Amino acid sequence: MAVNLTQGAIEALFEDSPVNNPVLQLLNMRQVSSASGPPRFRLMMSDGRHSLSCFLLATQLNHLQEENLLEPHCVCMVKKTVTSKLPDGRRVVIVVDMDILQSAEEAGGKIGNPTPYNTGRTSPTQNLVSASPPSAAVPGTSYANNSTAGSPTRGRGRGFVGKYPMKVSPMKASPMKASPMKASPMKASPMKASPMKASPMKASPMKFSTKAIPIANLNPYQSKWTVRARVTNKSNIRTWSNSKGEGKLFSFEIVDESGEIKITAFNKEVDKFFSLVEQGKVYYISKATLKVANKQYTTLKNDYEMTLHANSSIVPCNDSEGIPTVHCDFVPIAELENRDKDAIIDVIGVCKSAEDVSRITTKTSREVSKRALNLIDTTGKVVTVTLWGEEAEKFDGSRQPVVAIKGARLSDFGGRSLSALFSSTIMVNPDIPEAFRLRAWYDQEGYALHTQSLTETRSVGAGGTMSWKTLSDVKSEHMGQGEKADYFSCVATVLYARKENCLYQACPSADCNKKVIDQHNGLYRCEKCNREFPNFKYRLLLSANLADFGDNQWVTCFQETAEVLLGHSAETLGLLRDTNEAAFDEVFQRLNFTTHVFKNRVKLETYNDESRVKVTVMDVQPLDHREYSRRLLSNIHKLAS
DNA sequence: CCCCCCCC
Repeated sequence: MAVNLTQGAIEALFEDSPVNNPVLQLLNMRQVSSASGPPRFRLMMSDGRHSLSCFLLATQLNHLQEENLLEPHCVCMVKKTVTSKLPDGRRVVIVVDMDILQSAEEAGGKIGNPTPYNTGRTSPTQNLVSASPPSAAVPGTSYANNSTAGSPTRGRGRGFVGKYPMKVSPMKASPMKASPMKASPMKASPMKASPMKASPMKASPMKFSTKAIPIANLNPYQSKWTVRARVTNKSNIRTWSNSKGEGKLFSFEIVDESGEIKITAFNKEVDKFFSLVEQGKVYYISKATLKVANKQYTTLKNDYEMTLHANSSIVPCNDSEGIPTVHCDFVPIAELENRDKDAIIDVIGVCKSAEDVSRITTKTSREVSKRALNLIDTTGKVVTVTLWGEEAEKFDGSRQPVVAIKGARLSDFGGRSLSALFSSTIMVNPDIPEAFRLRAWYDQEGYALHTQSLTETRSVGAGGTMSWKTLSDVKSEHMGQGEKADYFSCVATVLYARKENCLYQACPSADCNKKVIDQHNGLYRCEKCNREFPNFKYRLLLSANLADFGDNQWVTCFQETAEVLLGHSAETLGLLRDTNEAAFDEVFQRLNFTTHVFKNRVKLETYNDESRVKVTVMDVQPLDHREYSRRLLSNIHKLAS
């Protein structure tokens, strides 16, 4: 059978111009290195006039490769693509839905005489193929979720597919449609991979010519209705056992243009509908019980929720026209500082590091797995996000994947941190432009950044919140006068730092910083180690006077923070003081009138019946003026409201 | 009819 390639489609796809189901010929395919997960394939496609190699096969189409359908010269209808532009200008066209119209054998060789499409860059064939670093362009892949054929009981269906169904759903290649497949009865159909196969195909959408009503119009007093909606969040199957009985259930959420609602299936309905209902897909749903939603357990904007019963009907719908996809409103990590505690937010970042999974016991004596990830984004800020249960167990952070989380809860632990909820969707290396951008940014520059975490879990702010204070707040709020120390952050200017006695001779043992006694015989004695040494190390103990617009405060900086402020190591400073006093003085002069962000510990200390509040600097960071402005603005807004 | 969102 002769096919015509869609001439001009290469240009259209590359330029992201509209083109309807173009027919292209595959010229070449190669596997590209991917950070983790399943392999990724790059395709060189031709429209007969031009060829271009910056096509990337979405992982849900990897089955085409596995079934050996992607032989060079096969002819494909490209039904859905997502174009992503990288910061350096390179483009990737991700093929998310595609049918094979002719096998390589049927096509019988290269069609036309295509020339490499000039992408306006030096070497089109180099686009993405060999550009260094190749990994920058490929965020790796989403890992399997229970929407895919994999293992329906693992995970909670939190895969990317469900959340960006319009962009990636292979379901658009619905077997219900008059498929080009029919023209060419290929033996190994890509449809094989489609879970639709098992669904009630006979239930034609025509049957539902009665119009679907908006979700927002649903109420318990009306029983004849059908909604047409997209599944956005499907849970695992869960069992329960309590005084009222036991059973199993799963739940999911659906969305249409008018709103959203939660649907729960119990027992028999679990068996009936669990595998049919897939995240991201659109269904006709009718005959379910509506009841008033318990707002305590849901953040969905609907007063009602649904329970499926024996007569409930769920039928796949291959027309998703007008049904919104769920989108993420990613909040830049630096911006989390200005968001309220308990806010539900979407976040995306590179998983710079991750804890090992661990088991903890909750207050109610339940055991649960947890794993904390540190995510960084282009704001250069890091935030810790905790995953729970199975999400924690299966997470693999070893290749620093891009992680996107929809619906995480902001907590004020350690300053600011995030926690995944049961309703959160965790996406690893999703095929979305944000992820590609982040991957490229991180691999090129982000990895080397001196970062600052919004979540301080170490000495600073441990157990408490790190709130912003002015120096006069510290006094007026009697901070540090309770049982435990208080912690605060402030922006302040160094008015003066005492150079006298800022250095002391300390025990040279690695873990001992005790001041040594000069024996004046070339030996230095450490009382703590009960040893004499021929040497010592210099340590810093710096007193500084900090000021802001309203007050000033003497503070103490130990080694690390003093080194940051003075810009030299204790060792260098010791050497300088002993050899070049003018240079030593200048270090202190330079420090004066510099402004920083300080994190401090404040505690009432008593010596000889005399009590005074002692402020110790735990951390010094450069002042980020933009961030400072944001914070000031946010405070002004708070005062104004 | 579930309803767990936890720990430092």
